[in-house]
Amino acid sequence: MTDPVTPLPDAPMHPDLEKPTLKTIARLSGLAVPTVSRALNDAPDIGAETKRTIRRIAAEIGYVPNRAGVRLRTGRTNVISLVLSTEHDMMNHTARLISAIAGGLQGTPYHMIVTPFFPTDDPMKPIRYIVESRSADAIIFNQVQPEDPRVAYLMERGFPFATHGRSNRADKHPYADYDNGAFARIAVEELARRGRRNIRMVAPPALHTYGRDMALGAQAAAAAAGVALSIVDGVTSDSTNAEIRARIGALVIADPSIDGIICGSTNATMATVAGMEAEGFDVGTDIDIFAKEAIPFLRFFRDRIIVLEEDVKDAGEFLARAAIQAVRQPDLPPLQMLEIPALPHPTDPSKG
Amino acid sequence: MTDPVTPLPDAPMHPDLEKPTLKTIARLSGLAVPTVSRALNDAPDIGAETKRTIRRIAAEIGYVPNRAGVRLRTGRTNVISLVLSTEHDMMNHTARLISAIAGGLQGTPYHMIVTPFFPTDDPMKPIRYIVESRSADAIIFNQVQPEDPRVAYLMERGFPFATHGRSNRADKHPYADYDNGAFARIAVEELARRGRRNIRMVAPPALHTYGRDMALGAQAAAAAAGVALSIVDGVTSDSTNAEIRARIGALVIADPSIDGIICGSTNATMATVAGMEAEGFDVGTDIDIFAKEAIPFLRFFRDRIIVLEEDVKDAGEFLARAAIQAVRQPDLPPLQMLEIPALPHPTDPSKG
DNA sequence: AGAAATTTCTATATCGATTTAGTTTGATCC
DNA sequence: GGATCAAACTAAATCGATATAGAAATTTCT
Repeated sequence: MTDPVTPLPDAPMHPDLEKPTLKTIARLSGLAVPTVSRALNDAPDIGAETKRTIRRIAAEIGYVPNRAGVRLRTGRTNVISLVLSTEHDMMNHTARLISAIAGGLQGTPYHMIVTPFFPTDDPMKPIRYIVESRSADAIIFNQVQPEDPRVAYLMERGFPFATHGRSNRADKHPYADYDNGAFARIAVEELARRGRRNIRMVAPPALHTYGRDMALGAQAAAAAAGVALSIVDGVTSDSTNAEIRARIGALVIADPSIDGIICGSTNATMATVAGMEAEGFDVGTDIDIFAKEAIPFLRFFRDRIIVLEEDVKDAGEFLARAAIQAVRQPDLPPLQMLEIPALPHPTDPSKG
Repeated sequence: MTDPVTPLPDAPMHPDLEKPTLKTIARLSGLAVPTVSRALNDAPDIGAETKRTIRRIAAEIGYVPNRAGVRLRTGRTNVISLVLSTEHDMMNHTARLISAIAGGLQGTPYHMIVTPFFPTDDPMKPIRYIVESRSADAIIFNQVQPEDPRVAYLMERGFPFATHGRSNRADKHPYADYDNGAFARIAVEELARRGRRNIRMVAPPALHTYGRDMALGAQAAAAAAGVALSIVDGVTSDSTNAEIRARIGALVIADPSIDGIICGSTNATMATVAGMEAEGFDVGTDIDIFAKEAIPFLRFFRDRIIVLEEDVKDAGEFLARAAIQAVRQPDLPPLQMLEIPALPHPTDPSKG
């Protein structure tokens, strides 16, 4: 009868200052709160028309479920915990992995909580904490060992997880990995193809699966190609320039006929090149360096290093999906991804 | 088909496996749930003896408050959101910053959620999302600009935050920063002291505060020292080796008397050195390079680069504390930290 | 002693969502 | 026509913690 010229206390046109909840939608639609909840969750006992109405209202007022409410009631946290070892080549993988997993989580209700642990810490501690306090729905972790206690622990409890790198039980759990064995094989074969006969590999610790894979792959390929190969203790990022030179110097003195070196990381490569050059070797002429890295960096360093890039971004995004599937469809076979390295130009010797 | 002789996955080893809640403690102590809550929160209206009893029980059974319960009731999330730009030298700072902030959060009830955003994204988006959905108690972000809209937005709303780098309003908000102006001044002075007279600076974009500070500091110091200085557009991590050489080549052709270069990052330094060496310059002899980096890396590269290290670890730990104080004691003056760079050996020209 | 104040604890409501157990309505069936 | 059944909804309980108001026990005051 009268035009409501005066603004209503709850004018639904402008979104309230308060965050909308199921109650808000219930009030606006005249339906009960559980009905709204069930409609939004697509329960079978809610009418199609009702669902449409409720969803329209929810979208209009920008309803987003309160995480604490969901978590308290259901136990679902909508959190994926990323437990990262900062040991070894921290800079090579970590930042990109974090960024990629976060990217893979975009558009999902999952948030990513990062829990780094330090070499001195017990790797089990953060895992146990998350499982016992149920502070995440799934865990992603890296630096996997063949007999990894974290894998055993989580599988035993049926707690969803995904790993960057494989364990001995990798056939039964989600993972993303780079085929380090293939990398090593390609490296040896390429060096052999270039006429190199006396190869060293600066390998990551064999404690970890990727270090072991790399060593095994290189040894097998060297035997097949009939070239000499031996594995050198890795140079860590804590080594000083002088130490590295000494290390490389000793290597050269022990056997001056070295003509190829395989390096598993940016760090190791730079240290090795610096050392070899200090010994008077010209990289690309007297010796070939075959390297792997996760972030394109070595191209700033020397043109004539042979570099394969590991696509950590791809792995991270995959791990996000794999972890979510482990949470939501635990009965499906685990998602697994193996990046197979390949030389970009199989038979084209690039010229400097 | 197969007989079900396989034993069950696992039987509960510990009978009291349920996670303890306030109710558990209430039952064990014979007190009411709110009493237990108030005792654990050290409320003034609970007797000393009662508090002692309750705390003992809580410790014995390993009680940890349910985050969802706390969050739902109080609105406190116990989450610090780290919103990181992945623009520019991702690898230099980011991983270490994440790790350091997480370290600073150890022993606190705070978890760290990482939300990277990409150069193409609107920097305001993640900030708005967090504030509107109240999904964190505080935000830490980096890549600060002088007139940063995020700073304005958060200050306007009184939302707790801390920044890595300063804005124009830095006197009023928590931050940790490195004195890039001082770095540039020291660089110019040291190069001048070594007899360099024609200096270039490969600077980060002046859009960001740190880029601006660096440029201003260098210009002032150059004027004071009476040396020539000009600023070169930064080389990004997307530049190819060839591009960089071309860039540096053009620089040398434009003025072959260049004898000093200041670089703000590992990347820029490596690219610059590679370019200069390709032009036939010997670093440390024909030209001096003065660099800054967050992760000791350049020492693997060349001995004779002059390097100052930025302590991102310190900054990260500080930011954690600063953010927590902004949440808990918003009326205290904001915690602020400025790392002042200094040359390790003021008047000792190191020998190669 | 009786009232007032203090100390210490309890009952109840609440945050927001979901689950369980109904209830209503209308259609179906014999 | 009455019973049965399905569809579509609602009421109430619940997750775990905390805020508020109030009650019981004790002490202090006049």
